[in-house]
Amino acid sequence: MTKIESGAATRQRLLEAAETLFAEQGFEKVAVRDVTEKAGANVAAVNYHFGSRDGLVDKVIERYISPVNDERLARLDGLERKMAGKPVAIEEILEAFVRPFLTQIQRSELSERLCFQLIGRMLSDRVGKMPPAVEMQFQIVAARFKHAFKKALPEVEEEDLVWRMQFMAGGMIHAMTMGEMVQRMTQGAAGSPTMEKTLSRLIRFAAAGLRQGSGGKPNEPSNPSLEEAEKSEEIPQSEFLF
Amino acid sequence: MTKIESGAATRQRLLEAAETLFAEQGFEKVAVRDVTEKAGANVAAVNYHFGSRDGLVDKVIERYISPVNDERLARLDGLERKMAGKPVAIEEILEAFVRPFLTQIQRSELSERLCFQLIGRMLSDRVGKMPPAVEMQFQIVAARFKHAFKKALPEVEEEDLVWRMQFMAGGMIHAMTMGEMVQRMTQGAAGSPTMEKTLSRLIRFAAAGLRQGSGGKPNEPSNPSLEEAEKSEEIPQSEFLF
DNA sequence: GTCTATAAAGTGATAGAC
DNA sequence: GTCTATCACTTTATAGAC
Repeated sequence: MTKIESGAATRQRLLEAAETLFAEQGFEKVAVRDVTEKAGANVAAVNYHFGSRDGLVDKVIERYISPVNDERLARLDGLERKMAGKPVAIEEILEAFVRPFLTQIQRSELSERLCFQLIGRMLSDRVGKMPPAVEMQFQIVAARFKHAFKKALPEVEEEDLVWRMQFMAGGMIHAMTMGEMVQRMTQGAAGSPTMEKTLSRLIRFAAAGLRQGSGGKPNEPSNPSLEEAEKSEEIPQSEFLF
Repeated sequence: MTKIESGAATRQRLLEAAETLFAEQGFEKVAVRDVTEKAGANVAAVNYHFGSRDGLVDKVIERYISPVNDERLARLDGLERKMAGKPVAIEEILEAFVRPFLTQIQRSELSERLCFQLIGRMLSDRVGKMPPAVEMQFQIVAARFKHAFKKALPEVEEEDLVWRMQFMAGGMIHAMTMGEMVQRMTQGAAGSPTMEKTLSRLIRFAAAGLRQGSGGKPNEPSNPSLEEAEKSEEIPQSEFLF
């Protein structure tokens, strides 16, 4: 009993210790010994359970990012099914893109603050170093969301759209990394309702930026009578959107 | 001659080597030995010229960021003088905020790509670890630009405004960090005109996001008849805006 | 699955000769 | 101002006992 449970429990404790330390100090600075010590495990435990330090880092990233990307795709699926070929509203696409991070934060054992910081670090420090499976997920997410935005904003040139999506993603990442600071900057008082408010602020900001220059009313795509639900998907060569 | 020149030249070579390596690998990963080796200097040179590894990091940051913040403030000064108490257009405030980075990139010996990456890393990896002088500069910049935006957008609540400014800054930082990737993503062909185009895309995106919800015509502040050029400046307790 | 012991390489920093 | 030599650690990773 102790043996079997301890095996799984040690792995779990290592992951949780690593998450906290990575959130606080970044992925580069934390030593394997720091993790094992905090987890109350032996120095060799990381290498036994994850093969190497990098293996541990990859697992931590995967545990945090994969569910987010899954939920993003599921939400977008739902929206597109609901609209039955008609463009999805920009605000709804944005919510499908960003809210999964809040879900992950609630699911996480980490405090809201640390969780934001951890995800922020993943998205800014680990560009180009994501585990292969996650890398592939991101490419699918980028392609699917670009497709959705394109449909909602048919008059925006592709290159413009890609940049606007990047600005949006940057705002999101920065808000996660700096969220705590910004909160201290404005009122000090915080809590969970703040998170919802920040999400809606981000969505409104990005929606305006994405839509900028387009005609049409705020919530209606400017060319709703566009029917080509499943044309040839473009071949995504290499797309990134965090 | 060789002696005196070599003294200054070594310092310079160390800084330039460090800039390249930090841009490529990040501030944490580069060893003092890597820097001295690349600079063709002795292992002890960093400690002699900069006191410690941290001293070198601080100098690199200072050399890159201080001129940017100086130019930001000078540009904003110019705009406000020109408007003689009337609000400055949002697009102009944004340009004063972002363009100094392009100036710095032209001034730098580094390639455009590496320079972007270096600045991007400073702004995302080094939050809270800026050298004190630079930290103070950022607080002044944040306060001054907030003041300007507030004046241009009097109907936007302060807390809203602060978040929108953060989203804007995030978009900017992300664009710098990911610029190369995005360019490869869209066309491959790049060059200097691309930089100008990206700047104008960012400004248009952020302007729409900042202005969102406000009445008034695109370029006119909605309440231009507001005259209180120099009220009591608010006391900036602790503001951050990269 | 967990432990100790240890290898093998790397780290920042400095004393002291030149 | 530059150099060598070296200190005092810390790093990841592994072999082998339990």
